[in-house]
Amino acid sequence: MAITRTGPNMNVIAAALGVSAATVSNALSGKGRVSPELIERIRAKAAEIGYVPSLAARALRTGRTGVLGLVLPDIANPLFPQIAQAIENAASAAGYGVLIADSRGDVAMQTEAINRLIERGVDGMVVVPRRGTRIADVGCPVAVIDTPSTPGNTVAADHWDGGAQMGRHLAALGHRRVVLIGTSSSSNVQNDRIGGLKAGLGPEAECETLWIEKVEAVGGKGCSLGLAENARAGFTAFAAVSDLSALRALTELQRAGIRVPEMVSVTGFDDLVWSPVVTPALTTMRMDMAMIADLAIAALIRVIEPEGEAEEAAAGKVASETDRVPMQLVVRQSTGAPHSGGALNLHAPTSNKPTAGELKS
Amino acid sequence: MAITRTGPNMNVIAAALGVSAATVSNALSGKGRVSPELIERIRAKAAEIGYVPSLAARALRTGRTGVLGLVLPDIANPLFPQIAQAIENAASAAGYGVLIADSRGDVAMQTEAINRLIERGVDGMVVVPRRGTRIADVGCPVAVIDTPSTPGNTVAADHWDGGAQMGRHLAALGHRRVVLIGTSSSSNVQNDRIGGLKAGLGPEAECETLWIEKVEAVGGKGCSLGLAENARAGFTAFAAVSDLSALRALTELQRAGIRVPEMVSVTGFDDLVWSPVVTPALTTMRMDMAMIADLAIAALIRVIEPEGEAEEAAAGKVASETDRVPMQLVVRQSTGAPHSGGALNLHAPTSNKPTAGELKS
DNA sequence: CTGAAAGCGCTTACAG
DNA sequence: CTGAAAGCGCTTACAG
Repeated sequence: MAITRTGPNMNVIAAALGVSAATVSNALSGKGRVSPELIERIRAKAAEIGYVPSLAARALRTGRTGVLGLVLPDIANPLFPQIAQAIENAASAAGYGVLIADSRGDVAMQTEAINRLIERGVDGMVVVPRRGTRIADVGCPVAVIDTPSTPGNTVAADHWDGGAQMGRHLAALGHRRVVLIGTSSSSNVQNDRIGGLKAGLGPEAECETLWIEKVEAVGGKGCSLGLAENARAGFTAFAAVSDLSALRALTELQRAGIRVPEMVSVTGFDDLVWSPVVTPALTTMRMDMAMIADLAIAALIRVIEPEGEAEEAAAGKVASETDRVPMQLVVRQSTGAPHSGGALNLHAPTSNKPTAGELKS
Repeated sequence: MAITRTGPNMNVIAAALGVSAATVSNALSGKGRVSPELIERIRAKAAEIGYVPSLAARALRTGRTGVLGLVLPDIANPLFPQIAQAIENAASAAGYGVLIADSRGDVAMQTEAINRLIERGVDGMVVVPRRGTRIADVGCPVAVIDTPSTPGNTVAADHWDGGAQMGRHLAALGHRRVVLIGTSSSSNVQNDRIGGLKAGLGPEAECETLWIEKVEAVGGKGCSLGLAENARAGFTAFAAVSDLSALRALTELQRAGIRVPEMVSVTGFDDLVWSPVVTPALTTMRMDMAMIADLAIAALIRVIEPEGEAEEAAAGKVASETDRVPMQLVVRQSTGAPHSGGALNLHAPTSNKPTAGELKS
């Protein structure tokens, strides 16, 4: 039985022009030594008949599929869109497709997902590992995006420095007593951000770290974080280590009648889609996902595509040292000087507009 | 030059056992007529040497890649994680991989993305079309997820009915004057939701529809929506057609000192991750993404995998009639009876806890 | 500059 | 129940 292909193959071009398939291949790939006029004629014919190369055949022949895998700890993570978009972009710019795999937050499924990708013959993969996971040797190039403090990492935002920038921003506004809010104390990323925050706030600042998972272990999921009490006790800023937590803090405070930023400041991390949309808009730290993705893909390609050097040596290892991509402070309305506007000043948050100079780094 | 494969191929199994490659293939695929004992020995040997079939070779031979494409209007869309996760799940349960493609909100890029997927030889694709786009015949099976009122749609949540459910919920609480909030008046999905909302609220309700894009065209991006004025004018509920808009409404109202739900109610759509996390938690409508994904994938597979019937007739068309998947009302703290708690009742929102009976379908 | 030939790893009629 | 053979569409040394 003849397998029906959707389009014509190389042979019809070759036949139509009275040349060999090898020449067509060489002409189309550009690397062959074919006369310019012939290349032109072949190109034209290919375009004319709507030739589309068979990636499957090429893959079988070359051993490379032109597909990269993206494995994520949990697709439901709100940060996922940014990552996926950046990776998809960088990959397709480099001529690669992206196959997604979801770990659903489970370590066993992460391994399974990685295996599925390997069976599908990906040329390499970028993995955002689940907390605490070490990616074993999988026999194909892997780029890990986590945090520079994770061993085996390839590229990541400099979370610690991001925390430090935010800490300095708050310190400069005059905040000395701040509540640091994270969700999980076992997260490297979150710990790095909190470490940076403390450093940026300086030794004279009084910091209290609140892990939501611990509060909820006692109070139940979705319970009050007791932030209003903190505010009344004199804390003037709430620095969350993710926008999600910042949003929770912001709405909890607002609901308790505490005005942001007039009475207390709130900051987040990651600049999720809705961060500029809430009132007051959230001051946050943004990762340069495009750059992170570019570096990850570049690292992968460096080992996938042989350049004449000894690429075998690096197989499975994609970079020896982690690239740290700086984060960018985005100052919006949710931060101001402590008690700047007063509790009753309802309609004049004008003093908190970000100035051009504040949007730095 | 010999192409180095990572693992052993069929021939090494065949050689080790003194049988032919054809028999190995038949044994492993299960469809062949091979003796049970031989099948067992072949299976065992395959496992022993860690045989992994070459999908590229299989694809070349059968003309099917076992990969589906997922094309989205914009990966940055906050709903994307839900969709991607559901599709990835349904697809991998059916033995398919998922290749992602991002349109970045652009019609031209949507076409380009679709073409890239076709070049990669996907067996079919599910597309969430950009507003107003009709997916042309692409020569491969396509399942469209949009809204039942979109021509050519395959499967979708019943957005209109979702709106109606929400409208009835608000009407039952006693709301008669409600502001309907959407972002874009050219969105089929949003218009369906708004239509349902109006129907559910009933003819005696006074509705005012506010399109954010129009307000921003005048006031600038991120400007005030003037919701506090609406509240003071006597509107008691704000029904947004997405959680993102609901969040904007909620925080704008809170910031203006208007208490939710004591003074006004706010509702959203889609049940995004942060919806249960804000204070007060958002009442919203949830789509059954798992079911939508299952139906989309099933429709695709029905035409991809021939079952002996005339499948040619359906090529390119995946379903004749749209499957409507019901939405589910999720009642949380952001809705209550109009002015139930009074403006000054700060710490007793207990009357607004959802009861079991309210969480209906 | 161009072509003939081999082969990537699989599956599928077909013959035995 | 099992095997020999052909072929999916491409690329790559190699020879001319």
